[in-house]
Amino acid sequence: MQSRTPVPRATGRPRSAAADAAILAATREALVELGWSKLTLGDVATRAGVAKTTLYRRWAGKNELVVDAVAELFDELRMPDRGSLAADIEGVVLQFAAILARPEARSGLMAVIAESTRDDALRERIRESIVDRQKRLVHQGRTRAQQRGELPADPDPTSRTADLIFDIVAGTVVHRTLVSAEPTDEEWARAFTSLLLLGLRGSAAP
Amino acid sequence: MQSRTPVPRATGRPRSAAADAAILAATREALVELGWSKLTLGDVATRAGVAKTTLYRRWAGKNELVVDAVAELFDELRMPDRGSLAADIEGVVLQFAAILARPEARSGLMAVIAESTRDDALRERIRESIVDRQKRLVHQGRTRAQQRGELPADPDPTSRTADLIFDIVAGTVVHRTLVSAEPTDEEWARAFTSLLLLGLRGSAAP
DNA sequence: CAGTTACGCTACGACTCGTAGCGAAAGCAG
DNA sequence: CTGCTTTCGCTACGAGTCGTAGCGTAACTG
Repeated sequence: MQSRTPVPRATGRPRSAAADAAILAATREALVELGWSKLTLGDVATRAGVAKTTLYRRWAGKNELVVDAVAELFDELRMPDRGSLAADIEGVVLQFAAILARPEARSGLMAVIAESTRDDALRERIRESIVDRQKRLVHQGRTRAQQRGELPADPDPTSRTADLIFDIVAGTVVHRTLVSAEPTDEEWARAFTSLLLLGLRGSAAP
Repeated sequence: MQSRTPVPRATGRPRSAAADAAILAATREALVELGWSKLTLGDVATRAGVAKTTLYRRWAGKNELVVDAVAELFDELRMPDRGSLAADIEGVVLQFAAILARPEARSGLMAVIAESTRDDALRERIRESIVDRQKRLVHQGRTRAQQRGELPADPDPTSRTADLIFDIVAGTVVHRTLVSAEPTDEEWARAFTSLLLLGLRGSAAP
């Protein structure tokens, strides 16, 4: 992230780090109250107690700003060792669902993804700031499960399976939460995890 | 769909059906060229050869218009009998991916989903126009597979499993295509279908 | 024919956009 | 402390979009 600062000069007045935090927080606040389409940069600037021009000096536009504001939300994802692969996956699923339950994540994330379909640079930015950063969880869970003997050693060195798992978990939770709009509770997480695990264990011996 | 026509009166000049088609086509065209955020209703009206006021008389706003424009794209989804459950699923996955490869579907669909997070009426409209209409494919595939003996009879009368399958298939394909932005080709469809089927078959006998 | 509704067109105030110019503030090197 | 540099808040601006209103005309019905 923060590829928005072109070159941190050694001289001159430094950029206020507090302003950065205030702007991103104000962006999330505005996303909650107004949603994506009615969010204006002028409004965000006012909420943050910052001049509109300051905002434009740091971000190219609405898209880039919201990506940074939303990316921070996903950094709280953790995968504590719960003893079994099933429990680990369930834990992450529920955490992910909890983040998606927050309105600033819901409208912000989907909106920037929509915009990224016409903007390759934006998509790359989303990938760096959000997607790839969380893919670590998949590797972490698999490594742990292999050490426990729950999963065979990875037969695929290109990690295509890891990408598939990530798409399934993230995609399914997002769809359940945002499109189907039904509760992503523990019962659902168990059913989903169970189905996924059966698929994973079986895929080792075709 | 077309809940936009409040009451079709018997008298007076009828609404031009050709205008409807022209407007929806123009909306998709504008989505391709401009994307969601830069799409203006004035531009759509010009492309369709229609006055801007006519457009506002039929749709409440950008959201509703794009939902209708995008919903038509998904009506072409079919599930011909390919002989096995695996082949049926693969076929639908590839068809779905083909639709999502079209830029008007990509940017339009995600954008209205993003807006729907702050607009319950819009979410309900998306559900009616797009989601529930395509859920038929899941039931169709399961019924066929049960007749072939590939799957046990549905132990769950509330069709929670069907909902889960739908979320997994639609969510995963969307995530793969729009977020991961990697090819949703036959090889990937095979791997995904294989994993899903192993989970489905196993979930009958835990 | 009269009655009713949809249509195209024009015009409007309100709002947002992104940028430019200004003087003041906050650092750093000498 | 004194210049030097960069950021900051503020104001103002033309351009573009929004959604609506008003008007005369077109299309269809009984």
